[in-house]
Amino acid sequence: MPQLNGGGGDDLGANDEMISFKDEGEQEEKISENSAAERDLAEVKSSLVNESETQQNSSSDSEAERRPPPRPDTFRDKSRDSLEEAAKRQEGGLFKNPAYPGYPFIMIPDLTSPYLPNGSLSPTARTYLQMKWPLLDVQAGSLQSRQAMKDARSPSPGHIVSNKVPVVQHPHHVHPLTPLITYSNEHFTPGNPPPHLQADVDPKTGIPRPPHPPDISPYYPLSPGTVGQIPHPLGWLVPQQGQPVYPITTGGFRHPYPTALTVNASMSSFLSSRFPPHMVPPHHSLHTTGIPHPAIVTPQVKQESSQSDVGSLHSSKHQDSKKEEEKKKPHIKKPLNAFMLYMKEMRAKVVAECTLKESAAINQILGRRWHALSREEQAKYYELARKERQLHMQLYPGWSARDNYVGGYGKKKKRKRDKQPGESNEHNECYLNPCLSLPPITDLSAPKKCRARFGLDQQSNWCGPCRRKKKCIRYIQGEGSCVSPPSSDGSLLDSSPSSPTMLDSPPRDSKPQTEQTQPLSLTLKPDPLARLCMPQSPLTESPSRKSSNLPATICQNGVDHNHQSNPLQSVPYSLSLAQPSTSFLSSPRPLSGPQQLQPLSLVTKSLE
DNA sequence: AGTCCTTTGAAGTCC
DNA sequence: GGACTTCAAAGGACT
Repeated sequence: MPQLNGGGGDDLGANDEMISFKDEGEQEEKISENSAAERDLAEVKSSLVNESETQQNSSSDSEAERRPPPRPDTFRDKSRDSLEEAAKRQEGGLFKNPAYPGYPFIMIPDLTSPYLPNGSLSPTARTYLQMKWPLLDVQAGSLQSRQAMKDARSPSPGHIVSNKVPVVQHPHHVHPLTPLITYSNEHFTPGNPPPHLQADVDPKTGIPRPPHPPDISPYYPLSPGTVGQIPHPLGWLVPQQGQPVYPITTGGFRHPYPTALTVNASMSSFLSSRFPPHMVPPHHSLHTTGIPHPAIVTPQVKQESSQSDVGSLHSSKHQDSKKEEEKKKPHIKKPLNAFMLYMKEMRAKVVAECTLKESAAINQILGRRWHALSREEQAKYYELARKERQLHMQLYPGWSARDNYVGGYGKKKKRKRDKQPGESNEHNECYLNPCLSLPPITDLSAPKKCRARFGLDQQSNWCGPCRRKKKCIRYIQGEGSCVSPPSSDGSLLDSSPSSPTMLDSPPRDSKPQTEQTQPLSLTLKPDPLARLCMPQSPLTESPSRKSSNLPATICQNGVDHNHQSNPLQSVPYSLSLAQPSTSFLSSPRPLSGPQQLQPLSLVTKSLE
């Protein structure tokens, strides 16, 4: 797969990502300090690239059986540790991978990968094999032949090599905006049984799910319009929350895969699973079985998949038919970036740990956790994202992100982020109200706080991220996260980069997260997001959405800008707010007074 | 029903 | 090349 082999062109943002790593958190001044760490990360990423290249280039059994060079123990162990919790959750799951559990990405089940041999998978390789999807025995002629080839080529795990494929997602499970593939394994968590297990009723629609007709093929033999109607035979296994799955099958290929792609049989299956033929450029010779891809959402699938074919066939009006065609025009979604991949994986965990459901709040937590991730772990997601983009590019050479610009560039269709720092009242709120010393989290989305604060002529005062058009790390200082056990992904779930050290030099050093930060401030500062973890979060009790912005009612310094009426103070969970210095968190470190007060200073400074 | 919120990153356009 | 915009996921909240 020459075009995938980066050789030189395989960077696809890798450099930028590295830069982003470096720059976020004002790393410019600390480049020398962190040079070693940078090298570490570079090595990690390099190894990741090498892995992918090796996977792409390896097609022989010998290579397939070749063990990858041992990865740094820190990386491996950390990865294992980081997902230990997920592993526990996955106990009893369909695919147990004790070494690297809980990693749900399905991107690159490279059957020719040297990592596939049992027991020798690197964390990264395992990453791509953690497809804890329900499997389904599939009998397919072409599939068998291809399967035989794959079997001969690689001693891949059974769930990959065998002719078992994840079942088709029942349409009722498909959230309109949900891709047809899930990166999250949370929904398969045994301990989190889907509601329809007990009652075969769609939790959202309340519509009873029809039992699976035994004579219907579980994967996509039908027309695209009917694909979504296929009731999968393992409906009880279908992930909830609209996390659909769809078959990974190699049987659907009408033609042999292009040379570049046949190198990687698993990628073939992956591509076939992700990209339906009507979406795939002809030269890719993908089959036409209509296997949906998470990146593809047809209007019919989004809404009602039942009327696609019949409706168009019986449409007598050309205009209508044209419109329908336009509607049918599948929507190729953007490939997920690293953070999105991370969110997909971790969202469910955060939801479970924080008893939160509001995505905005969860995303805030995830954003913090993302920053708290170690370089290695972030690199892992960057690599996944890079591969995602590669696949996307290969499958849709002509696709452009512009295609998804609904209103066209400059024409805002949905978002209205154009509030300039000066024209919105966010700063006024922040500065005038002592309890808002920590700006509303909405402000976090407002870029360039330093810009607003210092102006263009004082860029030297800007924080690094602001200089790079990133989030203002000064502005978000003091932001907290939910109170919860340390994250299994290596980041503290409630770890907060609010620590000065953390913010100014986010987890860019190679130390494990637990060593990096454990900032005392985390346990001391009132974490605005801590509210999110409250079982009865007042998040939504605000009359308006604006006021529901998490930190709006939380004072940065926690000492006491809390609203007197802040319900958190009376809520047992309000550890970080009501009893900032003692009861909270199981931080092994003793909390000392001075340390307690430290973190707040920066905020004051930023507000200054 | 449609949009917003909220996060980060990628990619596009505009100047 | 900087500045800016949109979209990707998610689901509750809001209009």
